[in-house]
Amino acid sequence: MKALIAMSGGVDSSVAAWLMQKRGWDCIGCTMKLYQNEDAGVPQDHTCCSLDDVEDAKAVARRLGIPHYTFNFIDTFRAEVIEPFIAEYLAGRTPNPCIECNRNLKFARLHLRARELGCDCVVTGHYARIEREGEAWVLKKALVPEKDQSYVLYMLTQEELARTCFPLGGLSKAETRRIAETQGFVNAAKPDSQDICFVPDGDYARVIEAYTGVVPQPGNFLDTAGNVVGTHRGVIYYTVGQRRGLGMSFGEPYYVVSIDPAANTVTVGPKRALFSKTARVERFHWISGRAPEAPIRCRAKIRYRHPEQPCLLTPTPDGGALLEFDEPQRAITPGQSAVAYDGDTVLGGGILASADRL
RNA sequence: UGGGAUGUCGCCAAGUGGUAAGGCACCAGACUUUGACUCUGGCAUUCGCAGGUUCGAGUCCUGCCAUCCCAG
Repeated sequence: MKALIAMSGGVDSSVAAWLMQKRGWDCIGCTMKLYQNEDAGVPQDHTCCSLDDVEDAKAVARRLGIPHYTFNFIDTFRAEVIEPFIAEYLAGRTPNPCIECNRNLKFARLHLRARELGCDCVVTGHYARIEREGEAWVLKKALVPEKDQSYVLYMLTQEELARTCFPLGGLSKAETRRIAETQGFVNAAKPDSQDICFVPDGDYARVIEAYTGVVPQPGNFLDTAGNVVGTHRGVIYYTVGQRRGLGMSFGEPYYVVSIDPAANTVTVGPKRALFSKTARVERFHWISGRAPEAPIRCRAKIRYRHPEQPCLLTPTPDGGALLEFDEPQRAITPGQSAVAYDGDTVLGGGILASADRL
């Protein structure tokens, strides 16, 4: 059996490769070149595809004695991740580019390559598990909850799940690092990646400006009553729930409550103005492959790093879903992903479209 | 021009003779495979200005300046 290992150059995917090899798989390593890191003028280590990272991946592959290929996905990444990312921000929403990258590149695209190379499965260093239940494949949380990454995998299809392996699903980060050390991998002590990979310094707004050539237009800050209370720097600089950077003082912390790109306004308010109980979700992908007939009681999270909350999930005819939480949730943000769980099992997820304020 | 009130960090604001609270904002760090949130730390040798009283003044006195309100 042959496996295509997606190697970012980090510890996780390196150890994933080693584990697959240990299990007797014939492995091929690959690293996706997604963008010209140096173009941004901020060459940095520790992002998912700087030149150094490709070198790290190659070094590990060499050590394992497996071939390593670099796939040029720059054009695809631009069209399917960066451009939608920018469009979302311009539309006043807050995208999660990792989701689209997983959906379009890391899995869809890589599975095509895997097939071309005669591989039976695609392997990544995600902390999540795939299991067979009857005729269906199910996606489950990692065994160690602290590192669970099932949230960013909710878009996987049955076909993809059937041909994907997550060897780290049962490990803790500490165990992964220990293996990397024992194996003498160059990246054993490399910091976890963070920030958006194509925005290494965290200044995503500048990247948007650079890509579009359009300078953000300042506009009005509004309070929840509609009064003008200040001037914002441009809609792309803000996200719902954001506190820092407003530059205004109201005696209590104020947050971005909503963004209206058409009017070029940003509404701010106190914490209590951020809560909502229901939200609409678009493009809801069900792991099982099809939406249930009736509403389901389950738990859902509305952002990557957030404890899941009990709710009622109702599929809608347009391919979306309605989320009704038992308790009001803070800052449900359009553009972010909502993911539903039944215990350890991922039911599916989609993109948050709007929330009803209390 | 009379009468009243107020002037403490970017904003709000404690303090009424004993040696500058707090909140917001801001900055730094932590956390984090998205954006956020959150957490921790930092942030007025100085209280509109100038004198005076006092062992000691943001706190009392005098003058000046500024702002606000009421009169006209």
